[in-house]
Order: sequence, then C-alpha cells, then structure tokens
Amino acid sequence: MATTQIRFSAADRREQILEVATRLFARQGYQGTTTKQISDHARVNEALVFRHFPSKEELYWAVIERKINNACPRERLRENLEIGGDDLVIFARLAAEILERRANDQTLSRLLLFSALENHRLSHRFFRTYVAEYYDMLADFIRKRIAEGRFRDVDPLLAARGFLGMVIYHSWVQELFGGRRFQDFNVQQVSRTLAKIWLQGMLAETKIAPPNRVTKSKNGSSRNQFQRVGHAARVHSD
Amino acid sequence: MATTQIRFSAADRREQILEVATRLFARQGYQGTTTKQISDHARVNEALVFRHFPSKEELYWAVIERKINNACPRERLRENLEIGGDDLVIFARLAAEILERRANDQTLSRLLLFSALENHRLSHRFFRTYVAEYYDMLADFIRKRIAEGRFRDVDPLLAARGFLGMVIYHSWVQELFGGRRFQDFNVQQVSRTLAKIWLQGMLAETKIAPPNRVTKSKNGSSRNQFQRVGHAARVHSD
DNA sequence: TTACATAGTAAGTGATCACTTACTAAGCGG
DNA sequence: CCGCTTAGTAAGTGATCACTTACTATGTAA
Repeated sequence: MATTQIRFSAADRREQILEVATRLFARQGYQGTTTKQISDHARVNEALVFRHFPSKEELYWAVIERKINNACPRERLRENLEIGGDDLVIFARLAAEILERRANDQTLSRLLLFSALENHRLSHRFFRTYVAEYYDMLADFIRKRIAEGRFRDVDPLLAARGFLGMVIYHSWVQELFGGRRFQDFNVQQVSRTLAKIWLQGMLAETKIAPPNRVTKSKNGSSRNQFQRVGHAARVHSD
Repeated sequence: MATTQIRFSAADRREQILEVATRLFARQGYQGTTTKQISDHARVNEALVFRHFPSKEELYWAVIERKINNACPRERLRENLEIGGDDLVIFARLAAEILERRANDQTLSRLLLFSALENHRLSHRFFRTYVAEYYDMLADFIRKRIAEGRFRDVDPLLAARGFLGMVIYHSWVQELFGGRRFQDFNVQQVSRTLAKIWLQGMLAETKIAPPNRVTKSKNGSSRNQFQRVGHAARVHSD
C-alpha cells in the first residue's frame, strides 16, 4: 500500500529533514518545536533525525545556516542599486521587493525573530550575516548621496535603518497581527508611499549651488531639484 | 534560618508570582518558560502557582493583561499630542519617549513579540489593545494635519505606521541584536533625526499661503516648512 | 486556648521531552 | 547467490513537563 516510500539517499533525506525542520522552527520557534514533530512531518522514525543531526540544536544551526546561504538579500540589494533610475524608483522598488519577498515567505523573518528572542547565541551571527551587511550596503549608497549633496547630512546608518524600519515594520505588523484588518494594503502603493516619505525627508534643502553638480549624470533623468511645485499635493491619488 | 519568609497574603503572593512570571515569559517566551522555573524564582512550591492560577496558560493571560493595564501608552500619546509645540518637537518627543521607555523596560515589547510569534490566540487581542489604538490616535493627528493642508495627502494609517516603524524597528534592532555595535546611538539624536526625516517627508509641498501662518522664514531654525522638494510630485502620477 | 480558614509544601501523576540502543531490511558490488 | 554497507525502525532511557493529591503550618477571630 502506497509503497512509494523508497529509501532516500542520505543526502536527500538530510535535505528533506532540513526543509521540514525549517518550516516548523519558523512557525513555532526552537522551544516550541519537538524532534518528534519533525520526524513525523518527515514521515520517518525519530531516531533517523538524530542519525543525520547529532542534536536538536545542531539541527537548528543547520536550518539557519542553510536559510542564510539560500537567501542572499545583499545580492539583490546590490543589483537593485545598480539598475539605477530615479531615487524614488530605486527605493520604491527596494521596498516592494522586501515586502513581496516577506509576504511570499515568512520563514526567514520568523526564524530571525525567534532566534533573536530566544537568545540563541547564533542570533548574533545570524544578524551579522543577514542584516548588518545589508545595512552597510544601503548606508554606503546613502553616504554617497550625502556626499553629492543630494541627501541631507544625517547618519547614513540611521537613515538606512529608518527606511528599512518603515518597510520591515510594516510587513511585520501585517504578518504578525494583520489578519483581517490591514489586509487591504497594496504592496505597490505601500512601497511607493513609504519610499516617498523617506526620500522627501532625506532630500537636501533647496540648493542654490550644490557643491558637485556634475554628478548629476549617472542616471540624470528625472531629477529636478529646483522646481517649485505649486499644488502638486492636491492631485493626491495615493 | 533567614525566616524572613513570612506568609504572604494571597493577593501579595499572586502579585509576586505575576511579577516573576512576567520577567520570565518576556525573557524566554511561553514555550521556553516552565512553571517550575517560575515557582523557583518566586521561592515557593510549584503547587502554589497552580493554586493562584489554574493553568500555565491562564497565568500567561494574567501576565499580559496586567502588563497592558499598567502600561497605558495611549494616555502618554494623548498628552504628548496635547502639549503641542512645533511638529518636529512633538514627533521627536514622541520618538524619544518610545525609545526611552523601551530601553528601560523591554518586557512589554518582548512579551508582545513572543506572543505574536508563538501565535497565541491572545496576541490579536494584545495587539488590538496595545498597538492598534495607538496607531489610530496617531493617524487621527496626521489626518488633521492633512486636512489643514500641512501634511501631504497620504494614507494616515500608513504614515503613522511609517513613523512608528522607524522608531520601533530601531529600538528592536538595538535590543535584539545591538549588543555592542550600535550602542553609541544617542536617544535624543536618534529621535530628532528620525522625526526630521519623517516630518520633512510628510510636509506638504511648498505652500504659498499656509492656513495657519507658519513661519515662512526659509529654514530659520530647525523647522523648514518651506523648502522645495521638487522631485516627489513629479513622479507621483496616477 | 481553641477552631478554623488558608498559606504553603512533599510527593506524587501520566505524558512527553531529547536522545540511545539494538535491531531489521534495502540496495549494490562481487 | 553472497557479503557488506547503510537507510530505517522498535522500543526503550532518564529527565522534565504541566498539573494533582494529600498533607502541614500559620495567622486570626472567638
């Protein structure tokens, strides 16, 4: 009956267990997940889990390690910044990508949060690998804009955190508490709105003569720092 | 010896257990905390815990209930908005208060996060009571500013979430991952910077005649109601 | 001093925890 | 076919889980 249960190779079985464990740890946390649950969901005997992983904690390590290696957000951030375009487009695209990724797969963010809360020693490493470099990269971009005189002179790391805070906090609230109430938010609209708020907040005050205007080139399309907009806000749409 | 252990009244003992349980649940989560741990920290027999609370889950309920009732952030938000002052001052003060409160006592935010992650049915109620009303109140304030024409016309709830996202996310990162690296952030500086970014991002485009005669002095002090933003309005099509 | 309500405890309960031991059976090269 | 490696399991281990039962100690009102 349903003898589709052929023997897995060790590597395949290991991978399958990792996958199952990832889902469960993300959903219930480390403390809230039992090795029996994992083996049941993988449809194997509990002992087999311990053949592949010496302990529950090592399994947890492996889960997180794998998740980090698979999701390489820095690559995508780099690409995103390199594609270029108007700053508003860049940041809105950035926000949209984060929101979409998180909406499609909550496991990474939940793993990260759980590990941070449960105070596993690895959470620091997790954070450093997954989050901190992301910050640094975005902060570098902001620093460049500041040097160009296009952004106000604020702490780039703090500004980066402010932007990501808006976006990530929003997605957390949606994921964790959202349920019904805020469901009607649209990703494109949210990312455009948040990006606009943050970007307008970062733009340098009116420049009479920006120090290095030459740098206008790069994507030189629609950047018009000097125009005075009468009542644009009235059109409002958002 | 050390017979300082006089009998508590039932109310006092209940309160003490609640206090101990609050600390432990906040630090380790629901799943990560055992009733034995709680009774040990309270220096009583485990059975006594179950005399005061019929089950671990009911104890958890009581802990959260108490924490909600004690911390009434809405009151403080209301006061803060009513004190008034320049918008920048208001929002910086708001941010500073949140950051300070969270830095002094992480238990509430950790309880909230844990309960949300561990998916206790009560997390929704927790959220509704503790967070949602806070949002609504801040959103109302923003809505008023929009009606006055001083803020751009964006979804007030989203704007509120954006501001709180910046602030709260920052404090989360500090608390959860911070440790050494970002310790050097100063609360006053952070709250002023974030408030300024957000506020400048929210300000309506250049007003010819502001309704309630704000200073037109261009960038006189810290408040720069008047600068041109250009850029934002252009792209904002539909 | 006694009576009594109640604060507090000792010693359990079965269930479940992470993990192990000793075994069976499937695959594969010869 | 055999022989050997190894995927997979049955049935445990002691420790600990949330929770209970049956009891003792103590303050207080009479």
